[in-house]
Amino acid sequence: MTTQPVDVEPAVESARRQKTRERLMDAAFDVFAEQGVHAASIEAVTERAGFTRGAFYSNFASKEELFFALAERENGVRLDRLQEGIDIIFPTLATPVESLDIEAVAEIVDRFMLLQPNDRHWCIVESEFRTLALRSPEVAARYIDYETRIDTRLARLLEEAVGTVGLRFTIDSLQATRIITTLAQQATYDAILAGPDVATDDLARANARRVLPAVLLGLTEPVA
Amino acid sequence: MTTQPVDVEPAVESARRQKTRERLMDAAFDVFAEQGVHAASIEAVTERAGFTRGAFYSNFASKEELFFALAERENGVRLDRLQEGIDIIFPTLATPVESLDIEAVAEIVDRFMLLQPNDRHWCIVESEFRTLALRSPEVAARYIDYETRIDTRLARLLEEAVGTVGLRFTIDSLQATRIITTLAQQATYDAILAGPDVATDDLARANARRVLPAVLLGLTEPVA
DNA sequence: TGTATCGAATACATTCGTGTATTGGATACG
DNA sequence: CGTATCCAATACACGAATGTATTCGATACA
Repeated sequence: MTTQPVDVEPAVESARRQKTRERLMDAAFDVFAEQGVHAASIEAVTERAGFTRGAFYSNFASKEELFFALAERENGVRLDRLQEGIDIIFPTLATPVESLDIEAVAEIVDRFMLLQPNDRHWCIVESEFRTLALRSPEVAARYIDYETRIDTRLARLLEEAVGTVGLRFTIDSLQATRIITTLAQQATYDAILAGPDVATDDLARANARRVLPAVLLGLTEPVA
Repeated sequence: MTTQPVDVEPAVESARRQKTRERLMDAAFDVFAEQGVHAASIEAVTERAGFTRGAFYSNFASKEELFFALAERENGVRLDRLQEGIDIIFPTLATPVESLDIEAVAEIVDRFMLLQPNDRHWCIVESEFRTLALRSPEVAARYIDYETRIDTRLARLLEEAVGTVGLRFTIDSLQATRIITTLAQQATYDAILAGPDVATDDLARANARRVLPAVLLGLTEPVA
């Protein structure tokens, strides 16, 4: 028996391959957002990316796999952004606020909304992601995983942020965070639903600023 | 010139026709929930209803029309249920609560969750409805319309409900209502996402009971 | 420069859904 | 009864998307 040359796949994918995958994900991001994951044909995605279907089939096993790769990537981007956020939010907040009024809280909210510019496309894709998750336990597992990673990190940030203005949560901070993110998301939805003519990001922030401070105040108390 | 027999369509559709439409909507409800509006073929819907595609094409112009007819119907059902809710919620609540603590508020929350048993199917279809609305201004218009009708009525109910336990909202009651419904919906999503093995409705209520009272209290104050 | 390999393009067969045009059977009505 | 009407069933033609099997070209490497 001779030593058999094992078909080991290269530890690191060729640069070319990786680039193609990225371009396909970029295209998929747009097309999925515009047409929906199911409605989007593989051809539409590859065409948008400047390829033919051949490129897709030699890089992904299925549309599902492409979708999850995309979700994974985008979630990573947002996790990273959150990490950077630490450096952005706190230096300025640290200047202690005088009165613990609603304005101080509104300021926090505003920072966080700026930190997560929930670009239209991601918001739509994520919304579909959740809908798909409601239908399929497998999808749900991934959805929950992503959401948990984000919210866990965000919870630490938020806890610290309210602390710097002299407040603390009256309920579990992860709970509180999930309430906040849910409402922030809703604010973004409302902005998108308002139509394509409005400045979505600005409106989303305005919506959030109108709703969230009251809630945040309701969920916190002055630290003794 | 003789009087021409005008081809006027019967003011009231034939009973047979109406029945077929209802059965198609019933089937569509299930199939849309299970597979998604786009993934669901017309054939799948008609087959589930015990028809062939001929029945569909002689009753609806498109899948979209069927979807909107379904949404209209289901929204009506839920509006009616809300109306009845008045008689269900208040008689018992009216017995004034002694202490304005979180328990009294939790009781209100529980009543409202029972009032809107957001059955799994409707919850999923509504979630997809919203996702579709994010993509299309036409769909958005309908979505907002439905949502507004529900929330407006609900706001009146809620305002009265918190009043009966000696509270009043510190922000606009419609605003507050939308916060509550958003979080209640989230509680239901979480329950569905938990998997098919759990009692969705019970878990949804438990989730809501854990989250909503704190928020509701945060948005109200004792009436002077 | 020649050759091997990798990855995208292409060609093809097949499946699936759609919509229309027509038929057939039931019900209402004279 | 017989006939007209209505509505769902059926048959058919078409287009769209899929996945595979193969080819072609570029890059890497001897």
